[in-house]
Amino acid sequence: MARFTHPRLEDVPLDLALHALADPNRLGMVARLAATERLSCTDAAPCDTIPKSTLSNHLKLLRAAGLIETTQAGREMINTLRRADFDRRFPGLLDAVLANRID
Amino acid sequence: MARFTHPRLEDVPLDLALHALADPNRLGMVARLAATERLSCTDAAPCDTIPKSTLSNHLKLLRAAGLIETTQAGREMINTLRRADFDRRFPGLLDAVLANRID
DNA sequence: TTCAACAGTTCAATATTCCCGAACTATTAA
DNA sequence: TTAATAGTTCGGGAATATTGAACTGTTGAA
Repeated sequence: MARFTHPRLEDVPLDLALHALADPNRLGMVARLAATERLSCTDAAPCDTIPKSTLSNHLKLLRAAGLIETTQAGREMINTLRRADFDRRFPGLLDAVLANRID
Repeated sequence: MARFTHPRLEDVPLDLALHALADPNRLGMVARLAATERLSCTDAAPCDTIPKSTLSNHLKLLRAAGLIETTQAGREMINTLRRADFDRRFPGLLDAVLANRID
């Protein structure tokens, strides 16, 4: 099946990073990955009503923004937060966003 | 002419704030306002090729996100950053974003 | 007083992006 | 093999964004 492409963080513009975070579903997934590390796509889902095609697209966008890495493990895709990479590229940003979540 | 509505920051969700910042034109305007304080719409513009209707819409969105305040002064609309309000609502967020601008 | 120029908004049409059902691919277990 | 599982990709409709054109309100000049 598809193998995933992960950008170098230098190539990720701030706009894209912010855009990826500017959505409650994606933000929820990032928060979950920040807490749990290593989640399959369905486990990373923000709720169990979201269609899987939508979920897949959200995860693709998070990948493109350099926020997550996805690797295949059997028939699951395992997602992890690229926190170190992301923090090096955008110091303090993810912390600030996550700290301000939970409304 | 139109008088502007400014939301209470408690009513601004994080998603909206991030969405407002997740655009190079708007981010440029915010950065300019962070540096200059009190700019007319045209002076706040990120470049001189952007259509004024587009500019007006961007500013409307920044208002809705609680990022700027707009008041009328003669035939100009004067925009200022609502930094204190925004920082109280989303501590550290704007700093982190502005610090990571300039690619 | 007009009148024209200016600063910006609003409207409506087009262009772009997003969402999600349906079809598909790949892996595993039976 | 086959069926179930885990997820991707595709395509069309829904939602957003962009922008030219028309409009509102303000000011300065004739």
